[in-house]
Amino acid sequence: MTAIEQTQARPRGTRLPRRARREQLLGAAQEVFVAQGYHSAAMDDIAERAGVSKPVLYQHFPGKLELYLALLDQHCESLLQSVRGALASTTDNKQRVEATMDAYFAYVEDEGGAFRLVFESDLTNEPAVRERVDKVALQCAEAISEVIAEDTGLSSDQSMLLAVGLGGVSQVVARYWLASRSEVPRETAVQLLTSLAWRGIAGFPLHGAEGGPAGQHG
Amino acid sequence: MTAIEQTQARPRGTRLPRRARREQLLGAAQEVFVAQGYHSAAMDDIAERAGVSKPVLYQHFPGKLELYLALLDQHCESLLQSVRGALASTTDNKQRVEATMDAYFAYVEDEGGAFRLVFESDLTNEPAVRERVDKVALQCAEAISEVIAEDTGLSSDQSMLLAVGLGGVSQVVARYWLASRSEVPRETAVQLLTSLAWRGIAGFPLHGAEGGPAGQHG
DNA sequence: CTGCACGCCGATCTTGACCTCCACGGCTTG
DNA sequence: CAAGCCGTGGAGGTCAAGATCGGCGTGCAG
Repeated sequence: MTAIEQTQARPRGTRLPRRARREQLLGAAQEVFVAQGYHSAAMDDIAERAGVSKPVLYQHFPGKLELYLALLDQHCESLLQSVRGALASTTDNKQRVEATMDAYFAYVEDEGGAFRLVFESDLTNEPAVRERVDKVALQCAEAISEVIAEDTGLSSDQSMLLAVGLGGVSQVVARYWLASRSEVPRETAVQLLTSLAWRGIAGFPLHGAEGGPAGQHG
Repeated sequence: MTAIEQTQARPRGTRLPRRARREQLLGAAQEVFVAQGYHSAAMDDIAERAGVSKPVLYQHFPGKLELYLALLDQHCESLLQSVRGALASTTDNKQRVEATMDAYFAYVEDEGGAFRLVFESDLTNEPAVRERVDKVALQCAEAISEVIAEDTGLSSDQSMLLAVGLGGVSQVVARYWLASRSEVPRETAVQLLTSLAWRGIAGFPLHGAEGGPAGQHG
């Protein structure tokens, strides 16, 4: 109840430049969508939260869906950038794993809980939403998969499976960690998961058939 | 359009015993909820799919939410049984991993795609739904966590993190595998993931688990 | 054969949420 | 100083979907 007022501070009479108003509306919409989900969120709520009336909302966005999509696109892009940045931050593969894990944790911990729009959307039946959510997951997995394929020589199908798995672990555990308010600090959790994932992924030898003794390289 | 008629075969004039009618309604509701999600699914659709009129639906269930919850409970229980069964099916930990992975794959491959109700519900804002979904994930993770804690001696917090991770991998990859219609057969995918997970998890041995080469204490 | 009970159907009501129309006030120009 | 303009605000229309009431047909007891 304290951080909200940054988007509500104005006493409902202020005139704002168009760009700023739009940003403020996006902020208000994000708060409401995150707190209530798409369906329970009413345009009235968003307008009220922003301290404006409904018509101004419709002067900036054609409808509820487009407003939601604008936010979704924004945070999908953000996640993708984080993951790609983490993968590019080093050439050491173990550090890559750690950086990527940490990117997910940071993303989930990010202000406003916007990750819920991407990971816990309640509008996945809408094709436009489904497409974006699937696409960002796929793109993240592809980015990870490239590294895996390059390093292990697995087929693209197989390395994609592993990449989806690594992305999935990060996402699921980061959410669990956030929700459970676990005693274990973020860095420890990341380290733990990195150990798990790195030992797992480093176990795949360069040329293919699983089951062989661990031939790991760095 | 072919497998549907099993619940729609009757030409909308048949009288059914109460119990059978209820089961049939549950089947129809599952099909519609899976195909369209909770919000897009209309009671009209469910009634039509079942070949009855809306009032009979309300004679069997108090409302849309309760109907949904009945299905959700059913499939949550099913998942939990599968996972527990997999963990209890052997005492060899690697086979446990494999059996658990396979349980998730079998679950998502199950008829009717009912896993979507548990893993992709669009009603998580409803507390009753959220509670059930969270609870089943937690119970699965706890079941896995017990084995991990017993075998590695990690703290319960930490083994829970790993257990959530393993459950998360299984769930996410199984869904991806199903959605992507990957060329790689189910058994291969399970093997691949099992390798990943087992190498990862076997890297945490405290009590000299079988096959664990490096035993580090700390 | 006939009256009764029971479960099912068509048609309807209401609620709630998305999306626009009439009055008001501050800024600009002559 | 005055008049107009443009954006803001409250009140309302529409529609979809959840939830419900008067007929109907069937099977049984007497």
